[in-house]
Parts: sequence; structure tokens; C-alpha cells
Amino acid sequence: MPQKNNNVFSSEIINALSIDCLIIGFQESKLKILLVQHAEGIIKNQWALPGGWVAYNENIDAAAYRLLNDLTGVKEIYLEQLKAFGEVNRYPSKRVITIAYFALTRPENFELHPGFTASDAKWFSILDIPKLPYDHDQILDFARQILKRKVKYEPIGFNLLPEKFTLLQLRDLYEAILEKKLDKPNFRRKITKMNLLIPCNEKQQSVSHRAANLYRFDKLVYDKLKKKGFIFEF
Amino acid sequence: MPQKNNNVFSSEIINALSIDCLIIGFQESKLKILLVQHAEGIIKNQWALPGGWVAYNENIDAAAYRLLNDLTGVKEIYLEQLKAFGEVNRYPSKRVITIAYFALTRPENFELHPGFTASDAKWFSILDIPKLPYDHDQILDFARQILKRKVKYEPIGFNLLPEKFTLLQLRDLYEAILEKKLDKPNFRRKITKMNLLIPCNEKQQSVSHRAANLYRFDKLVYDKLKKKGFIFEF
DNA sequence: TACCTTGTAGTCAAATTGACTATAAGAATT
DNA sequence: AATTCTTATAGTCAATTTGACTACAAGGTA
Repeated sequence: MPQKNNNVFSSEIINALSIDCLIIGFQESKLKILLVQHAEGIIKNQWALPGGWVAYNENIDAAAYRLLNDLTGVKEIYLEQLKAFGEVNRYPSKRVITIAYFALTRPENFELHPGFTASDAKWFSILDIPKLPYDHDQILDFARQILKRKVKYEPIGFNLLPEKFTLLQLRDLYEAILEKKLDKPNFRRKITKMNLLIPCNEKQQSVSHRAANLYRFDKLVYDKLKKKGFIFEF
Repeated sequence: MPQKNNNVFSSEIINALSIDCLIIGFQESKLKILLVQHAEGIIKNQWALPGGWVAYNENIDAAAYRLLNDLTGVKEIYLEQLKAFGEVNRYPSKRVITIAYFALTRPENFELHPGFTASDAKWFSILDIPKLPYDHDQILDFARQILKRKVKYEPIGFNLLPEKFTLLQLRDLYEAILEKKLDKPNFRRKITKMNLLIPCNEKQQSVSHRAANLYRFDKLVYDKLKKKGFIFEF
């Protein structure tokens, strides 16, 4: 095992490790992902996952938050590590290992203001993504797979839906993630039996049909189920 | 985004990234984990997860295989990435990010011969692990959690059990992972209904009670279920 | 007022579950 | 040779859950 070596060319250590963020949103019944155009560098003017370098004295989780905020203006978001991608040639000019982070959020909560390192930031439908640079396509595929699996053993939606939502909105979300249709009454029966939802005693506004009841998550039950896990099969 | 910089102090880049392996086995109805004593370095003579440095021009997956083999003599094993651990101070002398890998295997398949970088390698019961250095305790906890979750949405056992095994051995495995008792007839009913097991039409040998039938996994069904996922709740 | 559209409740047979009991098959003991 | 272990395997049964439906409610809109 190597001994300590003080001849550290620190900036290069920093450069060897990057972060890429998969920021997932849900809007108009569709899954969205946030992409940015970097202002400079090799992939200038190309849409890519938001990301950048980890600083030498920065925890990787902290780096993910910082980069996300710098590039998109998105703050106070829940991030979770997905996986490290470390193929030798995944990045053209040198060896870079990237750690992919994954977040679920509400697009309408954020006014995107690309930071000084990105020239633009935009939500894309997950069904219609431009060709991404490096191995970003592969990272995105992996993230979608994980999301599909996640939905089956943890509650989901707390970060994706508005605070108050209808059962049909929640079903739409599940359908978008699982990529299949779910029976309306059966979904309702199953989800309400979980004790996860609290009725708001309020109705949807300005819809041109019967207004649905609004619900919100019981944060306590939600967190408990998230930790303990459950089984949700359709 | 930084440009290419050729003043790379490569050995230091290498040193900044390490791999740690969690090699899980199942023996005498107990989950085991493989630990090593490093021959040299800061934690000489202390039991720790097998691991080491990733070379500059080496894929991280390849590095995991190489290191595992160098340290323990274990070859041809299925490794899967668990997570990157990147707290700034997780390693004493400098900033090291480690990528944890995770494998399920059969201890009896390997004759451990610690390589030149390890002075010893040994299987420990997962219920009785010595204090591990760095953040290895935390990594191990994380791995146990993941295993517990994994068992619920994927078949497990193919790499942990002998080729031919009894239903009770399989149940013992599930009990060890889930850390709870499972009803014998109900377990049998559930697992056999999955079409995952093929009866060998052979019986257990030299047991001092009624001999049980031996089964093996249907590799095709197993792989399909592993890919597609299922739900296994007790 | 009729007729859309979506929300919500309820039905019912089939399948699954959880908690059991009962019996079978050997080996070991008497 | 009979009895007594121990573990294997089959089966029972009520309660719950599921999947595939039907029916009706509650609005807006034509």
C-alpha cells in the first residue's frame, strides 16, 4: 500500500474526479430531465448532464450540491448517489472517473438561471433526449432503470409532485416511471390502503370535469416506508 | 471546464482512487465476509476489506478483479459496484475516494492464498467482525443493507449455494440475509411456485434424518428474473 | 336538459398469504 | 424389531389481496 507522498500535483487529482447529476422532474404527466449547455470546453454548445470537478477538500456529496447549484440555480434538493463510472476512455483528453448523482424534484419550483459555468439549462422530456456526450447516454439509461426499480420498494412522489395532488396525478407518475398503464380503481384502492396519504378535504380547481380530492403525503409514514422499504407491485 | 493538462503527476492520480471489495459467502448457515491483513502500510496487521489502488489506465471494474485476486487468490467471481465513498477525511494521509465492490460467492470454492500484498486472508462471520479501519465499518453496513433489499427483488443464492442444494438450505440463506425466521412449509410453497428450481431427483447424503430432495437453479429463469426483477416478501 | 369527462365506490371470482396440522422417511436408540 | 428422534413434505383453512370489471357521482359544456 503506497505511503504518503507530498509531491501532490493537487489540481490534477481534482481533475481526475467529476460529478454528473441526473435531475429528474415530472411535468404534464411526463418525466423530465434537466440538461445544460456548458459555456466552455470540449462540449461547448452541446446538451449534457450538469456536472463538473470535485475539489480536493470537498466531500463528494457536497460537490454534487455545489455543481448543481452553479449550473442551474437549483438549490435545496435531495441528491442520492447512483454509481461511479470509470471506463478508461470515457472522457477524451484524460482519465476521468465520474460519480453520478440522482435527484427527484419539481421543475416548477425552480427558475432556471444557468450559472457562470453553463450557458443554458433546460428540461427535456425523458422520451426525447438529444444525443449526449461521453457516456452520458449510458448513465441516463442506468438512472431510468434504477428509478423503475426504486418505485417498487420505496414510496416515490414526495419530491416530484406538488404538495397537494390528486390520486390520478400520482397514478400518472407511476405510469410514467413504470412505462405501463395501471387500472384506476385498483391503483386507488392499493395506494389508499397504505396509510401514506392524508386527504386535504379540498378539491382540485378549474378543471372541466368533476373535481378530484386533493391529498398530501404523510411525511412520517413516507419516511418510515422509505427507510424500511415496502413492496409495490402492479 | 478544465482543458487538458499534460503536467500529470500520474502516480498521484492513481493513488487518489481506490477499490474495496465486499466478498460475501455463505457457510454453515451463516453469512461470511472475506477480510485481509495487508502486509505493509498504515494498517499493517489489521483486518480490513480487500482493496488497493486503481491504475491510471485501468477500468475500475478490472481493478476490482485484479485487486481481489492479488490479495486473496479468488478468481472468476462476479463483482458488482456498490457505491463510491468520498468523505474528505475518510483516509488519514491524503484524500482518497474509494469505490466499493460487492460479490456473492462460495467460500469452499476457493483456497485462499494471500498474494504478495496481503499477509493473510480469512472468512469472518458477518455477525462477528473485528473493528475495521477507515470507514470500512460504514461500507460493510451499507453492503448488508443492500443485500437485504436485493433479496426482495432479485433471485439470490446462485453464487452463494452449492450447485445442488435443499430447500432448507435456501431458506437458511434467506433467513441469514433477512435476519428473521421464515415458516418452513410456506417458504417451500412460495419458492417452488416461482419455477426457479429444478428438482435433481437426488437426495441429500449422510444426514441423520430423512434426506431432503436436492434442487438446482434454472439458470435461464434465474437470469430472466434477475434482470426483470420480482417481488419476494415474507 | 342532455351529454361529455373524469372521480369514486363497489362487486366478485381467483389467487395468495399466514398460521397451522398431519403425515412420511430415515437414522438412532432401546 | 419396535420406538423415538429429527427433519421433509403435503395439506387445510380462514383471511386478505388481486385483477378485471360495473355502476354511479359530480361537475363542466353543448
